Amino acid sequence: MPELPEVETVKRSLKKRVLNRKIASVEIFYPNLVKSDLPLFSEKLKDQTIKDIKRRGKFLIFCLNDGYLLSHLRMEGKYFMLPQAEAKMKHEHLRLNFSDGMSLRYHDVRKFGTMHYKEQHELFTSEPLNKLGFEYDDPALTPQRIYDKIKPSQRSLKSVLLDQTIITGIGNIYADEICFCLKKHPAYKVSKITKKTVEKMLSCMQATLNKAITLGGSSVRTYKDTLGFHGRFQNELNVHLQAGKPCPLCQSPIEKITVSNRGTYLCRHCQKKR
DNA sequence: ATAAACGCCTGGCGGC
DNA sequence: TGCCGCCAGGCGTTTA
Repeated sequence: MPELPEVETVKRSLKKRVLNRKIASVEIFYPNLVKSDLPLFSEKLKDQTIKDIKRRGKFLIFCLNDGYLLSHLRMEGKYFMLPQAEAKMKHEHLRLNFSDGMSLRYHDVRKFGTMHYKEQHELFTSEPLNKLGFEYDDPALTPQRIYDKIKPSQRSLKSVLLDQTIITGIGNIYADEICFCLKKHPAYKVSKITKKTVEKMLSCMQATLNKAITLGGSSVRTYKDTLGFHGRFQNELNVHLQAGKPCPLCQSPIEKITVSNRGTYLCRHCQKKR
C-alpha cells in the first residue's frame, strides 16, 4: 500500500516525466474514481499544463496553470507513462492524453483510489485536504502538541499513528515499524504516554520515513514498480510481514496479531504494553 | 464524543 | 486441476 514514502517516490518520478506537458484530453473509464463534479473534472483539466507536483500526506497534488488535480492511490493505485497508441491496460481507469502524443495512465486493480479537481481557493480548506494533520517533517510538529492531542484519549498507539488527522502519511507498514523502533506494543494505550516517549515517537517516525524515502519506499505485494520505480525499503523491514522470522534485536519470533482491525506485526519481547 | 464496524473492490492463496 | 471462501486494508460512512 503506498504510504508517504511511496507517494513521495512516485511524486519525484512523475515530476521527471510529466512536468510542463499539456493535457489535450481526459478519458475516464471508471467514473467512480472521480469524487468531485464529473463533467467539470474533464472540462477543467483540458488544455492545462502540469506546472508542478506536490505531496500532502498520501495525496499527490498536480499543480496546473489554474487549479489542482488531487490523486490518492489508496491500496494499489499506480501511474504509467505510455504512448497514446498503446492499448488500454486491464485496470486502467483514467488517462491524461498529452499534446505530444504521450499519455499518463492511472491503474488501480481494486478501484479504491480517488481523484478530485480543486480550485486554488478551496485546495486546503475543503475535503479532502482540510482534515489532514501535520506533515511528518513540519517544524510545527512538536512533542508538546502531539502529547496534548493524544494523551486524553483511550486509543492504542497504532490507531493514533494511523490517524491522518493527527500526523498524515503513515499507513500499516510504517505504523508497525515505528512501534518497533519505539519499543512499544502497537496496542499500548497512549493515555499512559509520557512527553519523553512522544519525543522518541516523533524521532522514530522521522527516522523511519526518511530512511524509507531515501530507499525509494517499499515494494510489497500491493505495491510494485511503476514508471520504473523499485523501492528497496522492504528489505529493511524489522517486523512488518516478518511473522515467524527472528526479531533483529532479540531473535524471538515476530508475531502477527490484530490491532485496530488491522494485521499487525510485532516482537512481543521487545515491544512492551507499558 | 469516541470508537468500532461496515462497504467499497479484486486477485491471490489456502483448503479440499 | 479447479472451485470456493477468505483475506488484504485506506478511509469515508454508518452504527453502537
